[in-house]
Amino acid sequence: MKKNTPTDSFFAQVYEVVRLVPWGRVTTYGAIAQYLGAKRSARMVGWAMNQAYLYPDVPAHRVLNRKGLLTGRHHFATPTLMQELLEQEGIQVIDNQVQNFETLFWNPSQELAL
DNA sequence: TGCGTGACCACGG
DNA sequence: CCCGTGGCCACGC
Repeated sequence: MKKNTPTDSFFAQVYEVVRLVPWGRVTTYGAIAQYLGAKRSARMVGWAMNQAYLYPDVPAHRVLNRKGLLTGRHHFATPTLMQELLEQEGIQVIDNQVQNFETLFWNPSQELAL
């Protein structure tokens, strides 16, 4: 069992945003952190993703670093799974870099703008 | 209790 | 673009 900490809500918000990432699109740790009003806590988003495997509806493979690199691939079941999942969505990945990243980038602060 | 680490990022040079 | 620095904070030892 996980203990209840104040940051659990932050984690929950992260998962909620990631669930909203459309098929075939990608976002970044920083964008999520910024959307949640804590761009300084982008690392916490990364840590949240580390626990994301506990949440089946969270497409962690759509979350990249700010350059569009698959920095989290080693934390998947296999090192190639993240890339394979992206390619299944029609996203081209070369050398851990998502091609056409700026076009595929889904910014919650913009797409979910109030 | 304290310290090092990390799926990160912004900023200055 | 690269590099160094500071900040964030949960977690493991």
